[in-house]
Amino acid sequence: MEIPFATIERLATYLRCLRHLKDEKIKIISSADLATNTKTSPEQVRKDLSYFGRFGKVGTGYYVGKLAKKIEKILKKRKKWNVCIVGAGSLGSALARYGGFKDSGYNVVALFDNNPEKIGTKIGDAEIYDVKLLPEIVHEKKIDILALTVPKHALPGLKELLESSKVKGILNFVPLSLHLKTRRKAAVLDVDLAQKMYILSYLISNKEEQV
Amino acid sequence: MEIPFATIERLATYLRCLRHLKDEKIKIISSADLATNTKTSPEQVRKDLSYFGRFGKVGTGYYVGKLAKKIEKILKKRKKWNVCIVGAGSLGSALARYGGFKDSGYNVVALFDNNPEKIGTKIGDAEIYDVKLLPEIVHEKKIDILALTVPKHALPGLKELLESSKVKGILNFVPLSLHLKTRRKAAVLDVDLAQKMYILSYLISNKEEQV
DNA sequence: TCCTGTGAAGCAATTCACAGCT
DNA sequence: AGCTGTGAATTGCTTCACAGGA
Repeated sequence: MEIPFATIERLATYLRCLRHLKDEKIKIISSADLATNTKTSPEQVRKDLSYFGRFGKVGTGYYVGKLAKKIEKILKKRKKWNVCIVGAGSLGSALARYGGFKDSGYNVVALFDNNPEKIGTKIGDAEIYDVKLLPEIVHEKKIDILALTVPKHALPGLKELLESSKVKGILNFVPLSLHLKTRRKAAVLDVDLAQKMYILSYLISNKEEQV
Repeated sequence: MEIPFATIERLATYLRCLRHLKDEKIKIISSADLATNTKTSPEQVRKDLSYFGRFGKVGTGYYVGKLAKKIEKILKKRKKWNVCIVGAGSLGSALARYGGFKDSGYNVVALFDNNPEKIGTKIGDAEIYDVKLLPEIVHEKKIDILALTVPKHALPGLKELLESSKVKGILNFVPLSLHLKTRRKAAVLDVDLAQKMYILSYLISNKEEQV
């Protein structure tokens, strides 16, 4: 069966919510309550989950801890993933320090930059390496995911290094679409912060609902 | 006519691409080329634009500069928007320094924090204020959009201040859904960085296409 | 011929509505 | 009675296919 991409996005949101409920010591939740907390509908919650199994208890709801574990398993087969950040500017450093990654099992194990003053220093536990070493350190440290936070103008000079680095996924913060011609294509997710601003101002001007 | 939300998201992406083409001195682009650069289809590009008018020249394509201006007008009625950032931690500071906002006409005019050591200092041109002053400075500086970058645990204590601040839009980086009960509801866009990681690892594990 | 703009068709996602379990 | 799980109905988005202008 073909699973809608929107379902995957929502699963991640459900998981975030379940984590929070767990912290609050809430043990059971209904699809209705999970829906209000994640800005969707109860049917949507049930349908999304039904693609992967039957996790609920009829007449009761879902056990928070159990469901969280199930969704976690669906989204990330392995427990731990290694992440690196290319571009140790302010955004890259902020991501390296961002606690939300580690909490979710994504460990930032290295940063890369071309500035000699930064190379060799550390952010948290992660060292900043010369970006020229990218392919070998990706290999050495078994890095799965790469977050790209270099300035726009630095991207063309980086393409080759990126293409020869065997990461499996790229989280691209550079406001340009990234087209790599690697054989085993990496999954690329673009995150454009200015785009969000445009969307917000459109929503504001058209007095729309929350999204 | 009801315009799909996905269309709005894509328009912002087209705009980003057009800006880039303009920098490269490219004057004309076809829907096919715009599509490859933004990971969509030519029909989709044309359909998206057709919701708002007829901007192309049959047999030729679109004038890059002209189209960029049109899309800009669609997404943001006004030229300049004032933005503030609540939470001057590493992510908040990185956003304040992020050039992409200013380039797009979104000016960060203030930050807010509760740390007395930060209050009074500046990041770029923007001063860091005591978060207690949020409602009045929002009013005073005519702030439209608020980016929320406080740590998770600080959110509950902030709800009241947020509710009494008359911003029109909120870009929420806190990994919790934000529910405000203000009369004139602000538009809220959630940005969850860890969610992106989950999505990436799902895509990787299922060897899917770029998204 | 080349490329846009757009109704119509096709497809995918969401919502409805209810059967069935506890 | 309450709530899940799910086929069926519906809505809405995308793709098709082509008319028409340069």
